[in-house]
Amino acid sequence: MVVMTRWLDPDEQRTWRAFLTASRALMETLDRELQRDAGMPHAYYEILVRLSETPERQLRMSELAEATGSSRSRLSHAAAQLEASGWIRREECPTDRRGQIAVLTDAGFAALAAAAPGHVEGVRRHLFDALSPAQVDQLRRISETLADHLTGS
Amino acid sequence: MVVMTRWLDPDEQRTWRAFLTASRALMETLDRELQRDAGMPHAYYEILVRLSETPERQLRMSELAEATGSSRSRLSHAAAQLEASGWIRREECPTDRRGQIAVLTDAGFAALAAAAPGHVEGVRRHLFDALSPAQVDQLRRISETLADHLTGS
DNA sequence: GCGGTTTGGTTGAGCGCTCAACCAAACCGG
DNA sequence: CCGGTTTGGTTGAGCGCTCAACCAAACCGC
Repeated sequence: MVVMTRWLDPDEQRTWRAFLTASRALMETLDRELQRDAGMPHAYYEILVRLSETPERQLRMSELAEATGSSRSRLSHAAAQLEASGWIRREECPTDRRGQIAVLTDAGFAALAAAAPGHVEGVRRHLFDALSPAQVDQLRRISETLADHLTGS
Repeated sequence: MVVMTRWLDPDEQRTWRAFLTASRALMETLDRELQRDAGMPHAYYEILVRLSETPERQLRMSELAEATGSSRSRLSHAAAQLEASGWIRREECPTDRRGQIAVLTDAGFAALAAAAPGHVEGVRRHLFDALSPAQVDQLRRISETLADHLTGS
């Protein structure tokens, strides 16, 4: 027998729509701020952040894709742009001749340093300032659960 | 004096990254499913949903933009596509000669009816099934708070 | 080691979105 | 009324992303 659709009840509808509205508005706001103030989309900012957090400020393309939750293709296109901007450079990997290593340049680090305070302030204003400490904790648990559920299936 | 950046503490960082990962993964998954199974992006699906919920299955372009949390430009482009697909049509507004009214066609309603069960199932599987009832409630409050905070400033 | 598979990464076409510019109709103060 | 502003909507250029196809190097079983 064909399984009936488990439709959303009114409460679930409300939850789902509120989540859609909020997350979209949040991401669009932050993306716009970053684009305006630092000339880069949020996805590129994240790439620079991840690179800056490693000891050598470099990462294999595939690890970088994993870390930023991006497809290899997306990262490849992004890396081409970031390289054209002079913010990263790509080097050959000595241990795997297929591999490429993305390296954060000094200019890239400087761009990140310039962008970070404004962006962090935005995250604080638009997200953390609006929520109680308890809600922040709830949001962390919910997000971690969802992330596990989505990436682990 | 220049105000120092209020950096994120480790807990906040963890929350922010988990939220980023989860919301991105969720939206990408649902978008991909909808594209694969119904041949439309999630944004278009939402437009059809909003139209289908009005008594006459029609809405002014500006109201539709508002309802879907979209810019007028985005909606205009989307409407052009949806009209080309035969899922909506645009009519002149009798009371405001600047206005356009987006009308859901029968074909559009049928496309929506075909897409809805699979999509709702996806929302349930990827979101609600992963969370406890209490978490769903928390997520609703958090999202509503954030949405208010973002659109009310 | 040799052939098939898997992994790492790139490429290009196509598409949806943003941003800014634009136009026409409606509104509004003097 | 009449000129300036606001509102409703469209347009086109540019860009980031997806998807599928692709290539080369590495891995693996026999």
